[in-house]
Amino acid sequence: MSTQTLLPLTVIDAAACCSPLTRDAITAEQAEDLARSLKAIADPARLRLISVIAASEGQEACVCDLTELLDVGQPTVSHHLKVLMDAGYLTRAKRGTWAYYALVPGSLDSVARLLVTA
Amino acid sequence: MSTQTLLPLTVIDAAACCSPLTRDAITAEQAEDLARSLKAIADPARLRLISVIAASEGQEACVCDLTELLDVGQPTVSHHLKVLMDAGYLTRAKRGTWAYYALVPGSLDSVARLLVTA
DNA sequence: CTCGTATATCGATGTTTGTCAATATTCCGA
DNA sequence: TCGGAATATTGACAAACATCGATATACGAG
Repeated sequence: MSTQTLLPLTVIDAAACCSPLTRDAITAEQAEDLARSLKAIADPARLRLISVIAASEGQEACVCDLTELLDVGQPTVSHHLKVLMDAGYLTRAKRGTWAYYALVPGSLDSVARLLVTA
Repeated sequence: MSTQTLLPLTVIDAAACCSPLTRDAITAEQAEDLARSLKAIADPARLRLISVIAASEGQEACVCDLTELLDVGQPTVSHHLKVLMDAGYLTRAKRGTWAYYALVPGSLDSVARLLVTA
């Protein structure tokens, strides 16, 4: 298991590595890292969360708005947001009672770049 | 549930839709489709399979070579290849006793394009 | 036709994961 | 200070999943 599971830079780190998926065969460790990044967004609820946040102005949204859009309970939304934060896609800013999640700029592009055929 | 789970064009279809993830909020159905495509590649073994196949000449590889590279059993390799085929990333060509899996051109790029920030 | 090889399928199993209900925590307003 | 609202955490549970062993299928060689 990789040691950087909980670090907020997982995605960026994965992109920092140089070999696109389709040029050379990747190592087992690289595969685990990329799989972790992909698994974090390979969920309908989390994709919708990312989408709503990314489409908001400032690429930032309040949890109170997000819970209304999804058809899952509030604890589940909170859980998904945590998964996306741990994977490095989102950051959280607490303003008063409200929590605002923002898209980490370039995080989606980093993982997308790894998939593109050279 | 979408009706196109088993069709070999799932990924291409997903890319044919026009809204990048980050421009407008995606629908629940779009999220399910994209999640299905991502889930298929969100696995270390499957990423290594794709990587080895894509790095081979003609972007094609024999199962006999793939089983040696992965550290899982032959039935597991066969299962992963089937998952990738059902998701539209690979095609299979049987030549004699051997089976050759090839990368569907553009399939990875299609899903990658959906993630890129507009 | 028979045997061995390559690949796929089946059934079972242990683990991961998405979800919820209940509860805890944090913060603002009265 | 007290109560309520917003969010996070915990524990539990069912469904999905990755893996394996055993077996089935398909094919070429002899």
